[in-house]
Amino acid sequence: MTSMAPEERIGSHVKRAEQALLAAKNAALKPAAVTVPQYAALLWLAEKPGISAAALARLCGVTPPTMNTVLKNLHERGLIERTPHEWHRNVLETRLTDEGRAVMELADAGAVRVERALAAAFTEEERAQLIALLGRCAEVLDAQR
Amino acid sequence: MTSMAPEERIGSHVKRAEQALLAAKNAALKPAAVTVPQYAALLWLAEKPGISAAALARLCGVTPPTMNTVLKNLHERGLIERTPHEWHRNVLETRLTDEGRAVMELADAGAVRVERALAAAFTEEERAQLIALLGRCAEVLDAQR
DNA sequence: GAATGTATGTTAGAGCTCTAATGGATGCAA
DNA sequence: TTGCATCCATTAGAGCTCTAACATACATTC
Repeated sequence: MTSMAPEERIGSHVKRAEQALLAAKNAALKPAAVTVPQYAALLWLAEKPGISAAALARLCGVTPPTMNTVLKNLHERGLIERTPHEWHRNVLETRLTDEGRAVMELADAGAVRVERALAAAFTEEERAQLIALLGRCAEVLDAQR
Repeated sequence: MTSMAPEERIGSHVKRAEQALLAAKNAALKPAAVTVPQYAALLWLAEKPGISAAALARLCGVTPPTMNTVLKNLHERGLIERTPHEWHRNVLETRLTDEGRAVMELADAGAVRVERALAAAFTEEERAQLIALLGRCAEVLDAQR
């Protein structure tokens, strides 16, 4: 006896969309040679220079150790710099380097292209509906936990 | 100049819903001590005993090396067994063990509970709408690539 | 001043994920 | 029979992700 068919599970469809999104963004980010999480971090760093890694992790929706991994790779590539905070000695301020900004802008062009193509597939009403329904998903699922 | 606000990006909302889904399922799967990908593999294995790893990978929407990793962990826990195919000597037939079936059923109970709670947050019409909109997302994004 | 609380950063370990490359086996066609 | 195409399996390497644990620094409170 099958408990619940995959096509009936809303989660299956969410996962599929997310997978397609990740694949499309990854392809679009290829010219900039960054991953999706790296791009997300670079984008927030451009908007909030000097932010702490923990705060950046919250913005990106990942845990601090995860962000640590991402930042480590960005640092090794010279796209960011990390300097100790003036009086909060335990805090590292993270900033884009010039090259980091350039890479971010290249990556952003690709990412926005994907988002625009995605948005173009919906009417304004449908887009609002989709966002509202997805929001309710997240809300219900977070409450479940 | 900001290229596109995060809240305007449909992708942001898809990602958020997927993250919440993953977290909720992970919590629901804790009693069975399996991960979401492991559960997905077990569920398909129950329905298609003796399936090859590559075919299972396709069903689960991952690559063969990824499925290899998942199966390796399941095998080490004794939840599956892999035997050479009768004449296709290069093919390994994968099946649930008795313990694997028991774990799958325990995991399934948790997963279905999450799916039911999720479905309960929507009317039948909304559910159909959400699935249709997500389907269009996947379609457009796959075409992008 | 000392204890508590909160926030940050980091390491360790397990697991998933991909691309790329390699090796083996089968089946079909020239 | 030989060669080609196809499928399966696996390894290597890079990267993301989480939980758990620990260390540090600052702030508040007693």
